[in-house]
Amino acid sequence: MARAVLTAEELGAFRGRAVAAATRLFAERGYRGMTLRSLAKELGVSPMTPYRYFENKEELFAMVRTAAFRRFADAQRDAVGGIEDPEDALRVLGRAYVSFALDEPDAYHIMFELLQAPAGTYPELEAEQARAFSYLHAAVKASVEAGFLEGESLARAHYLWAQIHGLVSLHLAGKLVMGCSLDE
Amino acid sequence: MARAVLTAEELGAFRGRAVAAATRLFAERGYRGMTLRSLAKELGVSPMTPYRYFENKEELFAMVRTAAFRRFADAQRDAVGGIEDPEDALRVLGRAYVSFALDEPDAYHIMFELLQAPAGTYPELEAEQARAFSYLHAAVKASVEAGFLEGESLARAHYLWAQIHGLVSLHLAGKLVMGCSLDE
DNA sequence: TTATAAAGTTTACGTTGTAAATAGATCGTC
DNA sequence: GACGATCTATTTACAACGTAAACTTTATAA
Repeated sequence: MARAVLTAEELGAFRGRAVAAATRLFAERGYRGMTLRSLAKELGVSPMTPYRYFENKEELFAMVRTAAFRRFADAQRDAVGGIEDPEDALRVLGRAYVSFALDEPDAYHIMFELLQAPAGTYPELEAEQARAFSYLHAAVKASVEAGFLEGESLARAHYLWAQIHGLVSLHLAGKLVMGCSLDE
Repeated sequence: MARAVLTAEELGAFRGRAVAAATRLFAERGYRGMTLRSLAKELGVSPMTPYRYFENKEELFAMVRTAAFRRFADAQRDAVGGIEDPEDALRVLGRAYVSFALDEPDAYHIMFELLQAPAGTYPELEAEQARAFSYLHAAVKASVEAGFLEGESLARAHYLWAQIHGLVSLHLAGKLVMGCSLDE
């Protein structure tokens, strides 16, 4: 018996390149407009090669979104790290949210593309989505407990999230006057 | 010279049936999953017949969304008609929003499917979208002028919209405790 | 009745996602 | 080094889609 190669690094390297390219292509062209053939051409490989690294187009898309949520969640975590004051935490998270959306508009766009696969299909994606939201939720919870915000914390956090998302969407669509994106 | 038939009624009737069926199919299967062949089968006509009534799939989708936004906008208009008190107006609009989402979940779902065609492609769709938002905007504006709300009215209205949308989405996804969807 | 043009169907084509067949490379063993 | 096994990658193949084009049917104006 014998075997051939494909180190974890090579596998990760190809997947990384593919996810990066696919992020842009998905954002530019939408799910339908992004074809695996075009991705393969972009990567300089044959049309079927991506299928060795991704089960199918849907899994590739899930991985692209997972990576986007992971970077976003990391940014939230890093922003809020070591801050105790709940009010400060909220402000900082909002700023980090906006910064991420402006720095990585493709990733941000893809995070909110909703071609929902049945729940449970991509647990890692769902985990990163949950984590992305968790830092804001924690800060809201702390604010409520400190008496700085009122109401049920989960709902409040969702309101805030929706509010920021609405703001950022309008901003990215160019339909918002500049300069008012950084307050609450 | 001679000509054949297709009264405005027949045309409208077919389009109406097609849009109604397509609304469900788009909501159930998403844009990709909804095929014109399946729609034709559903309507009991040959696969190419819909092409006589719709330029292509994208236009059909635009018409489906236009119809959904129109019904929604009508519901908002009817709900707020004849109410002067800004606070009442806001409450009533919120309730109408939620009712529509619960009564027509397919239509509501499709309203927020975002496969954006370049702006200006479907002016009627954009007009109904604008009208759908306009009643809330007007009520917020009145509330601000009456001193009942503060801030810039367009932005406030967007916040409110995003907030309600977030609530309703969570509710439709079954992730919200029942009974708290009717307050502000 | 008959010519005409629209309505509707059938056929055909290019593109997609992806399965299957094939070729090529790399390794353990002799 | 030669061999064969096994993994990687390409090529080929196919079904389903959107839709263009050819064709058939139908209903009226003349």
